[in-house]
Amino acid sequence: MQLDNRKKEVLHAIVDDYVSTNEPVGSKSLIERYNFNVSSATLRNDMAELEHMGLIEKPHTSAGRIPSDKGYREYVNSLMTIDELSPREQLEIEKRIDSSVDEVTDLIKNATHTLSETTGFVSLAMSPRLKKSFLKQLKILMIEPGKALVVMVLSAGVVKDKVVRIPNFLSDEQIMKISGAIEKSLTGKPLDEITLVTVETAGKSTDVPEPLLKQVLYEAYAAIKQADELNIYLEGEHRMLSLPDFSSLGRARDLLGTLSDSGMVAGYVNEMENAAREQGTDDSFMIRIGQEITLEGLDDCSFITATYNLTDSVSGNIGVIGPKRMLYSKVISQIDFVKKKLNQEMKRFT
Amino acid sequence: MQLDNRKKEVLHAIVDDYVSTNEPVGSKSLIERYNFNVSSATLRNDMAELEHMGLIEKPHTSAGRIPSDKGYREYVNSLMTIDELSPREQLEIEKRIDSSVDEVTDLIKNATHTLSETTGFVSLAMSPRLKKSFLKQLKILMIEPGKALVVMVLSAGVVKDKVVRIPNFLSDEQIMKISGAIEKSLTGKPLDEITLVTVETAGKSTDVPEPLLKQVLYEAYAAIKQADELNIYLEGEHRMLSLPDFSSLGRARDLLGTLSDSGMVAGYVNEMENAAREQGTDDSFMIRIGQEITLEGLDDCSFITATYNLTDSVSGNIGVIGPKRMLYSKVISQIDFVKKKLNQEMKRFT
DNA sequence: GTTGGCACTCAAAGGGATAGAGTGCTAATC
DNA sequence: GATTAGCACTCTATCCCTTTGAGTGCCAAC
Repeated sequence: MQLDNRKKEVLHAIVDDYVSTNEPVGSKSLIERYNFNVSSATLRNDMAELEHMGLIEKPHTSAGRIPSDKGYREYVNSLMTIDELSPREQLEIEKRIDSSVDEVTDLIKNATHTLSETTGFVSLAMSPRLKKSFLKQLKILMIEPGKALVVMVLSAGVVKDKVVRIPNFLSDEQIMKISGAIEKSLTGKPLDEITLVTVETAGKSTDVPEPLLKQVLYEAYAAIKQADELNIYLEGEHRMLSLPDFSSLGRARDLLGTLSDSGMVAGYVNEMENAAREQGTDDSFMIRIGQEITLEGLDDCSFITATYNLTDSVSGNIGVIGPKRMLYSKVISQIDFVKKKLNQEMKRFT
Repeated sequence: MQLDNRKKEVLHAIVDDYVSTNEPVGSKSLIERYNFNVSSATLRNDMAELEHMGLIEKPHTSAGRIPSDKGYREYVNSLMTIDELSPREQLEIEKRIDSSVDEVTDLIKNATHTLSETTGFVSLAMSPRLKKSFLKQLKILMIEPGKALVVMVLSAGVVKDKVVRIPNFLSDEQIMKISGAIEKSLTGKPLDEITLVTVETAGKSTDVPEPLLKQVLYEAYAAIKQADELNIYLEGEHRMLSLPDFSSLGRARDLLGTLSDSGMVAGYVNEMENAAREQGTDDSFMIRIGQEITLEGLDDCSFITATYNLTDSVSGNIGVIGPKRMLYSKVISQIDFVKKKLNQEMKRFT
C-alpha cells in the first residue's frame, strides 16, 4: 500500500502534534489545528489505515494515536524538511564554541557541551579514530629509574602519552637510543600498520642488551596501541529527567543506567559507524529510532550522530541521544551546525 | 537538656529502624522490634522530648518519627559504633582495586569506581592537591613549528603535560635551552612557590631573544599552574535513581542537575577541606548531613569524605554522596577501607 | 517516673460515579 | 468510490467519599 498525499500530511501532522503536545492525537483535534479540508470521519478512515500499516498506534482503545517507530522513521526519511538555523541560533552556538583551546580533545569536549546545552538532550562525541593517522614523533622520556613516559605526536595534530614501566638498570642514554630507533623507523606509518613485530624490528638497530630492550619495545608498542583507543564523551544525562517522556522513574533509571556504562555506548556507536560504512551509506547522519537501538533502556530514545573530520582520513562522531518525541529537523540542523563549526576549528590543529 | 541513657537508645533505635525500613518509626513498633523494658507510653514521652530537642521530627501529626539532620548528627557523633568490614567485604574491595595501573590518575578513578559499586551510592574523588609537590623534571618538546608540549614530572610521581603555542621561528635547539634553564632553576621548588617572576628569572640565563623568550616562559608558567588545578572524579550518579529517597522525580532531577556541574562540586569539597584544616579538625572523616550541605538539591543527602595521602604533603579526598538515610557506620568503614588500600597502592608511585 | 486508656488525627487505600476525548461502524450523500 | 453525519461504545483520568490503621498527646492511676 502506498501513502497518498493526504495520508502523508496526516502522518506529518500527527508527528508534529504529538511532538509538541505529548498527547495522543485524535481526529478532531487534528481538524481543529491543521487545515484539512475534510471531516474528522475521513481522517478517522485515514488514521485507521495508517495504523494498519504500522505507522501509528493507540496507547489504548479509546485514545488518540501516537507515531510508532516505523512512523517516525517514515517521517524522518520522507516527510520532514530541514531548515537552516536562524542567525540568532547560529550565533548562540558560535558563542559557545571556544576557539582558544590548544588541544583537540578540549575542542571536542567543548562541542559536546555546546550540543547538550543547545538541544537540551544528552550529547556525545567519540574521539577521532586515529588508526589511519601516522606517527610524526615518538619520544621516550626517563622519569625515574624503572619508569618512563612515551610521548607520541600523530599526524592529526594529536598528542598522546603514557607512563610505562621499564627495567631499572636502563640508562638515560640507552632509552634515548631506543626511542630514536623507533621514531626513525616508524615515522610516517599509519597506526594500524604498526604491530609488535614492526616495533621489535625497529629496535634491533640499537646495541641495548636483548632482554632489557624487549621490555621497552613491548611497552612502547602498548603505548602506541593505546593511543588509538576510542574515547567517548557523554554529557547532560541529567537533562533526560526533565523530559515528560522519562517521568516514569523506572524508564529514567534504565536509561541513565545504560548511559553510565560509557564503554558500552562507545561500542555501540562504533558498531553503527562500521555498519554504515559497510553499507556505503554516504548519508551524513546516522539516525536510530526507538527499538532500532539495541541498547537496553533506550526504547524511547532516538540516537542521531554526524561525522566530523579532523583530517581527510581521521574522523569521529558527534551527536545526540534524545527522546523519540523530538523535533527531528531542528535537532538535526543543530548537530549539523555544531559539526560544521567543529570541522572548521579542527583545521587549526592539522 | 542532656540525653539520658534511654533517650540515647531510643534515638539510636529510631535511626536504625528508619534507615532500614524507610518508614516513620512509631512507639509501638519500637517496642516490638527492640528490647526496651518499658511501655510504649514511656517511649512516647521520650520521643516527645527528643522532638522538643530537635533530634527527631514528624512528617505529619499522626505519623511516626524520623530523625532530623540534628538527630543524624548526634547519631554520627556520639551514638554509632564503627565495626571493621568482614573479611568477605574486605576481599570484595581488594579484588576490585586494580594494582596494575601505571598512573596515579587511573588508580584514583579505579578507587572511585570501587567505592561506588561497594556502597551503591555516588562516589567521588579529588585529584591530589599538588601545590606542595615540587618539580622534578620539566621538558619542552617541539611538536611542530609554533607548537610545543610541556611535560612535567612532579615529586609525587605524577606526570602532567600541556600543549602550548610558541613563536613559529623558534628552533628546536632554542626550545631545549629554555627548557633546560627552567628545569635547572625550578627543580625542587614546590609548585605553589613558582610564579611568573620565578619562571622569567629562570629563563634569563639563555641567549634567546627577549620577545620570543617571554612568550615561551609565559606558556611554561601557564602549564605549571595548570598542573596543580584540581580535578574531580564523580561516578554512579544513576544509582541515586534506585533509592526510594529519590523516588520523587523533582528531587532526583535537582540532585543530578547539581552533580552534573562537577566544577561546583569540586569547589565545595575544596571549601570543606579548607574549613576543616582551618579548624584543625584532625578527624579523618568529613561528614556533612542534609542541610549542612550548601549545594542545591542535596538536602536529602549526606556527604562523607576521607583524605588519602599520595605523599606526606600531597593529599586528596575520596568519599561518597548518599541519602541521609544511610548505614553510616557501614559506609564509613567502606570509605575507610578503600582509602587505606588507595594509600597502600600509592606508595608504588612515590 | 511509668503505665493503661482513650479520644483524636491524618495519610493511604479502595470504591464508585462522572466527564470527556476518542473510536469504529453504518447509512446517507456527493 | 470517497466523504460525511450520526451514534453507540470504550476507556482513562479525576473527583469525592469512606474506611482503615498506625500513630499521637494527654490524663489519671499506679
